[in-house]
Amino acid sequence: MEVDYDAELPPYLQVAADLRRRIASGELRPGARVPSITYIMETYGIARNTARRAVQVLTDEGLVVVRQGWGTFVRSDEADDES
Amino acid sequence: MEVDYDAELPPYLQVAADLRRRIASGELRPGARVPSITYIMETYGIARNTARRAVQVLTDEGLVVVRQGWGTFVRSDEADDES
DNA sequence: TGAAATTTGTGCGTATGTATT
DNA sequence: GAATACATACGCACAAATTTC
Repeated sequence: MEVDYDAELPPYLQVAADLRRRIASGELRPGARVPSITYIMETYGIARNTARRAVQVLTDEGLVVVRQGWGTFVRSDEADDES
Repeated sequence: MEVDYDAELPPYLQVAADLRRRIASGELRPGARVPSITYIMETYGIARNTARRAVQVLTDEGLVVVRQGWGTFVRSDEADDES
């Protein structure tokens, strides 16, 4: 998916929506690793900060859990701090 | 207040804490205008993005309400969309 | 009408720190 | 120690919304 800079929705929200869709569709299941910031910025063709903001949106929504130095994962309903 | 770059708490959280304290103390009452991003970055000696993040923290906490082109205000309990 | 000033919103690029593997 | 991944910060530029003149 490529971002549309002319769309009403800003790029970081477009990416967030795409990731949200991939989670809702089951492509990214609970516990699965979400594409890294670096991967996101490269594949969507956006800056690092923009990629981080997209992930931040999902974090705020509780859809994903971020662990520094490890990665970002689709949240599991059972527990939030499982290892 | 000046930020401490050697402290455990990152600058943007230090500023957020300071603003939160000013609200809790009554210095900034409900409906009052919160210092603008530009004012914050100048007085605290931090970058614009960092200042925005500090305000964003309070926004996420529901302590303040941001209106583009107008300003940021301490949230009133009565209503969220009053003019 | 509209231009200017103010303020928040979004984005780019870069650098360094911290945590995990 | 090396590689990977997230965390924080700086600086800059332009867009969008609001107010004021």
